[in-house]
Amino acid sequence: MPAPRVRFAPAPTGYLHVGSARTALFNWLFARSRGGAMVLRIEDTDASLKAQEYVDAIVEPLGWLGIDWDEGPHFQSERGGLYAEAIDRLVAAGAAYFCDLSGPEIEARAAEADLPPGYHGWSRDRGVKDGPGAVVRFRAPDTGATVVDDLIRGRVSFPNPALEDFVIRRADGSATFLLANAVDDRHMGISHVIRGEDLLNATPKVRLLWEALGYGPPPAYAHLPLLVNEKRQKLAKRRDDVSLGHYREQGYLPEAMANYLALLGWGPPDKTEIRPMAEIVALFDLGAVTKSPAFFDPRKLDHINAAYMRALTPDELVERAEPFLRGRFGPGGRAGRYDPEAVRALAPEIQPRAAKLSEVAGWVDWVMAAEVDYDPRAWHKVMVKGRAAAEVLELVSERLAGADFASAERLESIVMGAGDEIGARLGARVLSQAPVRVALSGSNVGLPLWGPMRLLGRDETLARLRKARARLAEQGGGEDREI
RNA sequence: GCCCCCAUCGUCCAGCGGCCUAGGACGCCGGCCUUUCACGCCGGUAACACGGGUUCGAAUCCCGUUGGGGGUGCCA
Repeated sequence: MPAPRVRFAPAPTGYLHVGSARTALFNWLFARSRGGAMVLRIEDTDASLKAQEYVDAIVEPLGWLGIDWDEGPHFQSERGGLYAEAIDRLVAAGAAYFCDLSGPEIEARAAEADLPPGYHGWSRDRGVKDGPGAVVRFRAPDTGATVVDDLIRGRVSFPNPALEDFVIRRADGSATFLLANAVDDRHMGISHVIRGEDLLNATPKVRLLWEALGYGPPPAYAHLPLLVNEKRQKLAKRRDDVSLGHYREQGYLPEAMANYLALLGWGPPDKTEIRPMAEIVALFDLGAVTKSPAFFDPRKLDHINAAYMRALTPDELVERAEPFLRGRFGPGGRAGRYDPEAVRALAPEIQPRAAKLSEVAGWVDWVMAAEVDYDPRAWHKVMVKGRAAAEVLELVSERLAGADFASAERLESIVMGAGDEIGARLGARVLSQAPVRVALSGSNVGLPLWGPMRLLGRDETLARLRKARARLAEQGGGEDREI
């Protein structure tokens, strides 16, 4: 079996659709797993698709995902000559003909003939000459069927009479997708066409063109199941979050996204879902791809992303999260200073808690902030309603004054010890960690305190403790505290 | 309307005639761990759409029904 040649052929739409990304990935997986080549082709036959400005919107996200290609991008907008030549041949052979009927005229004729809406071969024998406004239509067979042996779906048969005489050249002289597809796949030596199921119905038309052009054995086809939303409809720009770039902005890791995408419509035989792409390449099998549509489930994506987040080294976390952290401080942001060292030092504590890069800031920003931003609910729950908060803050402040801040263990034992001590005196359990946490971070949930305290240092820690104590005293807390 | 595709837990995958009292993962629920929140660990919940065949035997094969989806453009 010769090495396959596949192609990813998106239309430039200004962004990369997750469904397209999945298609690109499966093409890539197939090519890479079989030592084949992948070509990138931009399907911009429609003049309204301004390829040039939109190419980056496809190329860049593909690179982000880790998908590379061996050839291209080729642009259909630059291959008009090839298409024109093919169209001429078809017309000369009588396989295609000119038509000058407008949309309304076509519908009027359909209504008049009491036929379903659409074109019904009216210009076949009208002897229309080429000229301004004339399109070229392919003369579809009136009998028989076109059979496609799909690698995923098996044999699919399309009755030819159901096919209209579709347009292969527009009035402006440009070729349509169907024609360009056949010509390009042939000229680019494509062996396997792997694309979305929404194109399954287009396949017989391309195949008919292929035969009419005398192209010989056609490529193999594999139609991937569609990606759908929770309502089981094809993912669409209007109603769904379909831009790959948007997921990137939300802080998903490209390797997690690629891993998840690979799981939509396919699963590794050994059931290990989260794994390096190299292993997925080795295990990938086009014939094992599922037939039914797959729901793009953001929750599972989150799970996978979280797993990849946890697997990052501290340096990697710092590097990846940087774009999400820088700019959070200073002008327009919180008072404070972005400190990559703090992120690096706390990485092991941040990683199991941040499911996405965008969540990293929420766990560490207080360490870098100049001012504590108290969460009112946390303050009330811990400082006002909590047991012995004031006493804890006082004793902890006292003990910390002479403590060794280089040792996180020491800081922990001081805070915990203070709680135990007060608890013993009161004859009730005192959770000293909570008030200290609120005093330092403003929140009652967060990273283990000891590492951050070390980073804050004695002065800053004591200053925050002091501020919280003053605030507590100021509020005259006491009456509704449950001692 | 016509053409095409699909049909296993809520979701994603396993299953390709007997190993299935249907397996894994996400989610959800419960527990353990834990002086926060997570992570981790343990356990639980939950499905072969329906009806006919074929067969000693069907989630697996065939037919039909129903349901869902896609296409039906001078978009791709």
